Amino acid sequence: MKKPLVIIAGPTAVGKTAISVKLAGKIGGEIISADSMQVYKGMDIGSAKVTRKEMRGIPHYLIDVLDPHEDFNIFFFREQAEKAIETIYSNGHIPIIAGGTGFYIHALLYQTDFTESNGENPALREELFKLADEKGPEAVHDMLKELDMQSADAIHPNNVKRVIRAIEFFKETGKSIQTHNEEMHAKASPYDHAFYCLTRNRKDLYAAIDQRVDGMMAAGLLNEVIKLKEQGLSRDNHSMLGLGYKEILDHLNGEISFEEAVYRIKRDSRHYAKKQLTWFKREEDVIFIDRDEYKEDEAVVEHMIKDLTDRGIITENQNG
RNA sequence: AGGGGCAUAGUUCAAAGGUAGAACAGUGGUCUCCAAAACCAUCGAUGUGGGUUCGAUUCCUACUGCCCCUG
Repeated sequence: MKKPLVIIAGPTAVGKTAISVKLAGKIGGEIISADSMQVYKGMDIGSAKVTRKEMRGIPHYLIDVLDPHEDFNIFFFREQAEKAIETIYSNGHIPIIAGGTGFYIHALLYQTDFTESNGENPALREELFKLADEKGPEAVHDMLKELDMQSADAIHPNNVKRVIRAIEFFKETGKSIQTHNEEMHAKASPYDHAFYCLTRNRKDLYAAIDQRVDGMMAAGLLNEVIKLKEQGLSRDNHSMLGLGYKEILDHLNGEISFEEAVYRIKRDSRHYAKKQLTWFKREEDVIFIDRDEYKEDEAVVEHMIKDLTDRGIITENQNG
C-alpha cells in the first residue's frame, strides 16, 4: 500500500508558503521544504524564509538545518527529506513537500539514485575544466565522443559542466550517463502522490517578484548579507550562490552599484521563475492550479482537498 | 521664441544609396552530484508626409517628438 505524499510546487513568489501551511492545517500535514536556500541559518530575508508566525505551529523540516559554510546538495536533500517523511508517517500525519526546486522534488519523488554515480574524481574534473579553458569546449566534447558517443550526442558541446560530468561518470563507472539517465527516468514513484504546481499569469507573477525584491531591500537584505560576509562567506560558498546573495555580495565588493544589484536580482528572479515553470511543465502528472482562477488561498486549499479526497489520497476523517 | 542636435527592435547602441547587426529584456526548451547552477533555440525595428533616384531606411524637404544652448 503506497503512502500519501502531497507536493506543492511552483515558481518563486507565487504563494507556496501560505498555501502549504493552510493545507497542512486542514489535512493534518507537516511540511518539508524543498528549497535550496531556506536550509541555511541566518539567510532569512533573501530566501523569503517562512517565519515562525507564518508556520502557525505546523512542523517544518529542512529549514535552518545548515550553517551557510556548509554545502547543501541533492544527496543531503534526499536523505533528510526521506527521514522527515518517515517521521511524519510515524506521527500519523501527511508529508507536504513545498518548494520550487524541481530537480530536488523529482529526485525525491522518483528516488533517483545518485549513489552509483558516487564515482567522483575531483582531480579529473579540474584537469578537464583546465583543458576546456585552454583549448575550448570542443576539445572536451571530442573526448566524450570517443568514450561515449551516445552521451556526446545528447549534451551540447558548449555545456562544459555536463560534458565533463559525463566523461567523469563514464571513467568511474564504465557506463554511459545517458543510459543511467534513462534507467532513472523509468522509475516509478513509491508514493501515492499528488503533485500540485501553482501558476499565475506571467505579468502579475513578474510584478509580484519585483515587489518581493523591493520588500527584501526594505526589510534589510543588505544588512543580512553584510553579516554573512563578516562571517567570511564568499561566492565560493554554495549558500552565497543564492539569488539576492551573490548580487549584494558583488555590490559589497565594489563590483556593481546597489541599483545594478537590485536590477539583477529582479531580472534573475524572473528568469528563475520561468525556468521553474519549464521544469514543472514537463514533469509527469502535475496538476496545475492557476491563481488567476483561484484567487483566495482558501479556494486553492479547498480545491486541493477535494482532489485529494476524490483520488483517495486522504480520507474524509483526515479532512477536517 | 531664436539657434543647434537627435529620431533604427521593449531598452542601450551599430551599419549602409541595393538582404538593417549586436547586447540586454521577452518567449520556447534541455536537465539525473554545483539546479537560486550550466546550456540551447527563437520573436522583434528604420517617427509621419512629400521630393531626388532604376532603387531611399540612408540624400533633400516639411511636419511631429525629444534633448542642449540663448532669451
